[in-house]
Amino acid sequence: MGISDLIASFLQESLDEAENGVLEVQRSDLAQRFNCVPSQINYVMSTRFSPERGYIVESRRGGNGYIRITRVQVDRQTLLMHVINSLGRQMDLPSARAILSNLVQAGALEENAGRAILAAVGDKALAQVPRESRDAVRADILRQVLILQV
Amino acid sequence: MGISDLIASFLQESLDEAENGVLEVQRSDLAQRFNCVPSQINYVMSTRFSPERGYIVESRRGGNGYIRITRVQVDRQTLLMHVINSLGRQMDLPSARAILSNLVQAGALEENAGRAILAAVGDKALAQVPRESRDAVRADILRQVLILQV
DNA sequence: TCAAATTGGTCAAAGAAAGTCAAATATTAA
DNA sequence: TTAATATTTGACTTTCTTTGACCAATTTGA
Repeated sequence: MGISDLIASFLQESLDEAENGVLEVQRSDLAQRFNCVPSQINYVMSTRFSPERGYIVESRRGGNGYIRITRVQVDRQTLLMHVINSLGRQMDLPSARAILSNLVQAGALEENAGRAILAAVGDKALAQVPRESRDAVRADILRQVLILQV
Repeated sequence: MGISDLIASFLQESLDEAENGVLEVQRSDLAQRFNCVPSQINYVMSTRFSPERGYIVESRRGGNGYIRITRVQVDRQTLLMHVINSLGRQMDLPSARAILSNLVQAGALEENAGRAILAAVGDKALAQVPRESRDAVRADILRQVLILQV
């Protein structure tokens, strides 16, 4: 495990023990504890505690500054509807991959299901669909499948 | 035996000894051990550890990157492979429904996954695919999804 | 008030894996 | 033998992580 992973799992555990799913840390403290540069903490925040992954990160600078991590519990249905409504009429494969991966991350979709859906909208599956309409068909499939998951 | 075969059997054995049928390796390590170029590892993965053969391969790049090989359950696999092999090049919706329902019945597919797949090959999802090719596309999607479920 | 001290933020470069693709070889089947 | 298929190799690409120089916001205290 790299340092970023170590820091992330340390924070995860701290969050588990925290009161309301809220954790406050100090950037320089953390950096010292893990013997890394402070900016690495920012890296961990943006890659491991992003809103897509179900966290809100707030902070304040200056004396008694802090970084506050809040775990949000968006319910599955809300999240799914949010995603469905945000789907356009076209969807390229990388975007589909990102969306599905986010849903799995957020626990709104089982990993198996996520993989299956990805296969369903993959290039092999849509090989016979003309390129011009492939992105549109992909969007349709994704929408129908997600609607059913709600 | 060529190098690819050597690497493959080494990984097979390591998998046998591994905890949950999950093995993590580093591409460059492996390449060094077998004195080959790193990209050969990718070749081995795609030819010997494909989903069709009952493996799922995940990976991560960058520092502390890895390649993770997961072996999937065998009897379930047998059933699925059986079904996959029996799939023709065309598939109408009722047939798809029947096949999926059977797989769910047999416990080879979670109910959720079954429903999702059915939605993916349904008429709404494929509305933009010309009628003439719809059954063929349906067969492709079904095949790809089921292969991944193995 | 306002400058110094105390925090955290940004960004880009360097480093560390893994991925892709196509050319060159080797092997197999007809 | 020859054509098809499978393997090997390496140059180039993409992604993820680590590090550090410089920037911005708050608080403190003279």
